[in-house]
Amino acid sequence: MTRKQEIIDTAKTLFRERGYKSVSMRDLAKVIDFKAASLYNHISSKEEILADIVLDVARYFTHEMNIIKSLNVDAKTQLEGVIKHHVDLTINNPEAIAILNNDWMHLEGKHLEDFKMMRDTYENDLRSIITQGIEHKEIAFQNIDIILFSILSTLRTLHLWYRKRSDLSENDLKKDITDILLKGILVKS
Amino acid sequence: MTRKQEIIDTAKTLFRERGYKSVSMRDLAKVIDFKAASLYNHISSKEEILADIVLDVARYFTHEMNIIKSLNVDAKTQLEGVIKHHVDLTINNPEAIAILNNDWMHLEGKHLEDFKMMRDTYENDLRSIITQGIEHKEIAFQNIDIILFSILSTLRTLHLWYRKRSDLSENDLKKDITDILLKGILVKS
DNA sequence: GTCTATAGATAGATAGAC
DNA sequence: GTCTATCTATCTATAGAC
Repeated sequence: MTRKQEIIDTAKTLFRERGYKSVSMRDLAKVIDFKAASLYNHISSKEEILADIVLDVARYFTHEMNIIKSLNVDAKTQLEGVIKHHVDLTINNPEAIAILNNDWMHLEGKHLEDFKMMRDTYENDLRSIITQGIEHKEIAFQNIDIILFSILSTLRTLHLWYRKRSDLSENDLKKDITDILLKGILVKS
Repeated sequence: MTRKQEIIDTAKTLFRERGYKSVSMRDLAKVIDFKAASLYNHISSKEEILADIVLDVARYFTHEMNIIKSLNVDAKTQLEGVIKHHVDLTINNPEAIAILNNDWMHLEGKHLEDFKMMRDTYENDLRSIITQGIEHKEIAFQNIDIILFSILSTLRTLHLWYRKRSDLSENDLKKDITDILLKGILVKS
């Protein structure tokens, strides 16, 4: 592992716990037994660390969505794919998702632009999947934006909950989240 | 409106947009055409402003939950009540919900303790409602914590989405959110 | 590549004049 | 109750010795 990677990994933990703005370069250096000034031999600014973390995961989501779009399968299967890659990432990189959710607005310049572009594209792709599901009568509920919002809000905050329940297996988690998002909770009447 | 209330209302807007840690007392003072020092004639610290905002809304949630618990109605009706007061608050005080979600960890001392206590009590009360619904066969899905998490994550982040869609009437919003959380989205098979 | 020292900006908060 | 002035602490980042 490179020094830069070590810095970024440490930052992931601290940023998640206390928020980007509350973590100083001195805090970060102390954890890896450095002086703050030395960090600058490996990274160019604090914001660069944030951008590395956030844009990396944003690019992963974009990549996964492009694969799903290329599959030519029905809406339900596509939604299952979206849920699957969110759960994967929640398990493997929960810090990055938390930081993306809470601190993306502290990105600057082109980093901020790139992030917003990827986020909006992702949301539009997911909206298209839902629209297609309604057209093909796979989805009964009619308000597209409420479906989109409900799915995304659950998937984006899954990391908060998984922390307390990391005993659950990856497959059980995928199954339960998929069921609840697609089928609801009530006994069918 | 008192001066203190004016300060808090201004803080609500700024804290929501940029996060508690990114807003300085000078930023806050500038908006209401004050000098930063003058703010301290009305509030004792920056953290007190945060606590006023966050604990106020936490107390509201606690109060509403206590009313629901006292009603002696079935689980479905109780869940509808929970959704209703979340939607009400999202429409009437979205800034406070956003700040509670993002910046509660910057509360200090007793403020932090009180917040955590109210949050945990609320979650436990909601878990009891869900458990009761499963016992009485109103709820089919079996994983209590996933139901709890899914409902709360959607309700807690509703403010993000309502911003873009504030054209929707309060009643339509309550109906759609209730439907999607309780009934799911797929065509019944 | 890590250090000490420090520049330069900005933070929360207080003292005291008016 | 609002101001100017300022204290003390802390921030990101750089300069230059080793």
